[in-house]
Amino acid sequence: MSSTTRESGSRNRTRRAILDAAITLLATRPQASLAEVAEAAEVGRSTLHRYFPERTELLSAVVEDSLAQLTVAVSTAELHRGTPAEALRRITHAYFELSPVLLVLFGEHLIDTRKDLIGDLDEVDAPVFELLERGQREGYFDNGVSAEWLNRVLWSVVYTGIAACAEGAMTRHAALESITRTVERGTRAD
Amino acid sequence: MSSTTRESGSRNRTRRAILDAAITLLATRPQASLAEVAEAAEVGRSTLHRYFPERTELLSAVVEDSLAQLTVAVSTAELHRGTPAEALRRITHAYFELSPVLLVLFGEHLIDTRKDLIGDLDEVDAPVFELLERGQREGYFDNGVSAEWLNRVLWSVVYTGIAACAEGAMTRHAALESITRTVERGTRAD
DNA sequence: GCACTTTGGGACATCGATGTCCCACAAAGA
DNA sequence: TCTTTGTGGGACATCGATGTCCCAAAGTGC
Repeated sequence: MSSTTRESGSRNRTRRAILDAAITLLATRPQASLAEVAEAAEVGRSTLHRYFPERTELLSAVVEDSLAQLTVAVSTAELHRGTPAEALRRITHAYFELSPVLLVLFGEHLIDTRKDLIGDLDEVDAPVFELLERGQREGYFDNGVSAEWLNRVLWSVVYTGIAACAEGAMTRHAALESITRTVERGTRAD
Repeated sequence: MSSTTRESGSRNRTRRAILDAAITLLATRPQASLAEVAEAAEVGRSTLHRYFPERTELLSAVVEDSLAQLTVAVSTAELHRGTPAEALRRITHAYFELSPVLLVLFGEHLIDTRKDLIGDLDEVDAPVFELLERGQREGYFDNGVSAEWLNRVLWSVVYTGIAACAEGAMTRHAALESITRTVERGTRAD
């Protein structure tokens, strides 16, 4: 956040290129070597090491960047606006649009590589959690399960659709349709 | 299957011990070294190599064993009996009881290590697929999405509950309750 | 007790990934 | 143009995991 403008444009671009390549590549091949990441980012292996001296640092940066993207998505969805059902639809869509991020974070439990950041994930989706609780109070969402469970199911169903797309089993359009429908039906009150 | 009785009792026991330890250990630490697996199985590393000369062979055996356990569970659930809703509840429960197997198969995409066995997974849950289709035809399950999608959602929700237990966020009892309720509501027709 | 099987552990070679260092070259800015 | 900054690639050391081999010891069945 703070250092976004402290480095030269060149360094920022290279760093972003590495991060983007890492997210995309690790989403499908989590055990990819640093050499592969460098190649995907069209950067020398030396350069990669220059930006991220150790593998763990790259992984951490990927996680932090992913969480940042999620934070933006959640805040952009303005979950306080409209009915809970509408807001839920918005955040579902927003999550879906972040496919690579979800794949890299949960597909291979990359988040687990930085135990200290798991708490941050809770912060990231805190507004979603509040939305779910609000919806339960107002009678929109199922009160027979906890809001935390609804939140888990949301992540889970969105991820399932994204994964189905990734393996070519569904079109993105069909996936989004199914996700939306299932989330809606699975979470709503009677 | 065929060789179950072809080896000495001792060899069978050792093999099972290794397989069980591998499933349990890999469920939580998929990148565990063979030395760790051997230790968990209370077996020398040499012995491990004697049964599974290469890591890939151990992984394959784990996948095959997991699929076999799933096959038994599916057939035991007798999905043709009773209403689709009842049958769905039975298989949901059966999947849940196979927590370690689900964790090792899907938690770390171990199934992906043997592309040729992904097809086998389809065979394993073919009866479940048929159940979902039957339920759709008979008006029990949502017709607005494909049976394949319902199947994916089933796996996904069950896995979510299992994972929540594994990280200590829920008791097994609470997880099963939530899973059952969410699967029921997410898949049923209006 | 004896022969056969199974096991544990050490020694060793190998391999791929990682991380460090260095130097020449290209790009960008003053 | 000259200087600073950023880059690419090679050479190298290291490390952990893997896989092989061997032998002594423990276990098992007769």
